[in-house]
Amino acid sequence: MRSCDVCVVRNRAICAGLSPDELDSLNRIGRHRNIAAGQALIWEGDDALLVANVIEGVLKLSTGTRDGKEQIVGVVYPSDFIGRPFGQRSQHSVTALTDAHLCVFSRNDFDSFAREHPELEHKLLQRTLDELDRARNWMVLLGRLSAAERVAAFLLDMSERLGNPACEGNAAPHESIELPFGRQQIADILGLTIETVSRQIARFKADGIIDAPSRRSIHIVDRAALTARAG
Amino acid sequence: MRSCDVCVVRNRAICAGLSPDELDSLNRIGRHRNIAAGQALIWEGDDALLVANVIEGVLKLSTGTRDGKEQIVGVVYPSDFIGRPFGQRSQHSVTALTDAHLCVFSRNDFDSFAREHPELEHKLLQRTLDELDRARNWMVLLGRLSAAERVAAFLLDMSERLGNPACEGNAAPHESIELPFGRQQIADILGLTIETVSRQIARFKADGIIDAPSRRSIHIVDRAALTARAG
DNA sequence: CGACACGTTGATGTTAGTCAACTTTGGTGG
DNA sequence: CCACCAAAGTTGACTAACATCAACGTGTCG
Repeated sequence: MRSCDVCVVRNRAICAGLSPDELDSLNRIGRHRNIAAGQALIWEGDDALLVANVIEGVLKLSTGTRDGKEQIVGVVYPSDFIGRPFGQRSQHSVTALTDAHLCVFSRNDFDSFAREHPELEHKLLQRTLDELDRARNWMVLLGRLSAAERVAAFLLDMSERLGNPACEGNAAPHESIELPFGRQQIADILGLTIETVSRQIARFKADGIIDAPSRRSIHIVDRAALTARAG
Repeated sequence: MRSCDVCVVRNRAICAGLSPDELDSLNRIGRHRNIAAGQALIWEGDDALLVANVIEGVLKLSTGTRDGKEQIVGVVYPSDFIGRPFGQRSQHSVTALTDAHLCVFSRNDFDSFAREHPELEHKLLQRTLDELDRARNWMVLLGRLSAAERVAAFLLDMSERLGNPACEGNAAPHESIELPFGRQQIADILGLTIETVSRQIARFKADGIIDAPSRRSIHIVDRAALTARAG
């Protein structure tokens, strides 16, 4: 088992700022786990038995409707936190979109540890507040934007998020993005159908705003125009 | 100025569980403030200068789109917390829907106080996690449900929330609800237009599922049927 | 090389939005 | 107390946007 000492995301994850002693105790209650693309870690409605830190890979948080549609309510990247501490039920499924490597804790163990380490709870609070802001901004997109606006906003959001990769302090948005999503998943994030997403991307491409050299790669040619179309 | 000692929401707000001494220090940095229905407390994009506890009244959190539409991203009731601690910007406006009474803190003062009182940060974390779950569930509604499903889900949600009034331990949902919203605000919560909301309510009424004796009151006649239509 | 999943494109249908007229409600002042 | 008015809500006719259904590429992996 790898220890926190060598953890690649340790400086950005909630464990940042813990003392060597504390890191050691945390290390004792956590275990590493690999999870293959497409595999679920937590199912909607499950008892919330575990929480985790993402070390590598991308995962989605999603909920299904009674009639079989799906909505992705969150996407999780390396150093992000997964799960519902201090709660009984998980409200959504967690599924790996790529092969992923996690640092997993039993929720009970983690809860106790967190309660004894205010610094960690503080980090978790900041993260949760950020996620809440993000979720609320996404509610505006889902409630009020047109299909074209949603796709444009999505591409811009991705260029920011994927442009901040792992350990680098690189905060600049990237013009070239390699999406960890297929079309169906983009549709599930944006509350659209796969066909509508496809058509909007085709349109932006035809208008010379973006280029889409392969299924999952996007190049932003005219960021200003894309921003203008993002509502 | 009223002190925390007599605060009606003190047992349910984040201040619950603080020692008399702590409550006293908190009281010293907070001040009470009344705010009239329709008045804004915080504007979208503002520097996050203050946070508050709701003592009485209902407020909305909302964001506008470039083209003038509005999406309500949260509704806040007595004992709920308002504002963005540990952050520079407020991502959405806060506006009173009814006359409201708040306990307001400067964000800086509150941040410092919170960092020194892990118990309070823990309460805030739990609340924020709950709000995040709620926001994510709402994303499913906005992304995937039909107009009829949204209105039905909204009415059920309201019957639960308003059925848990102030100090009473009353957890049962109420069949009679007095909405703190007009039709436009319901539309802004559900990502619909006022006409669509009106038509759906008329339909439920015609189908004998609900009764709407006055503009802002709803009586749920057939909860099972309403649930069935909520997706 | 072929099969299958993934993606694109086109034709058509449905839902909710838009525009406009009309009705109800609740508050105000005569 | 009632009449009137503005604001809020309702209803109908029409339209636009997106979903649905269906056929047709394309790239990836055995």
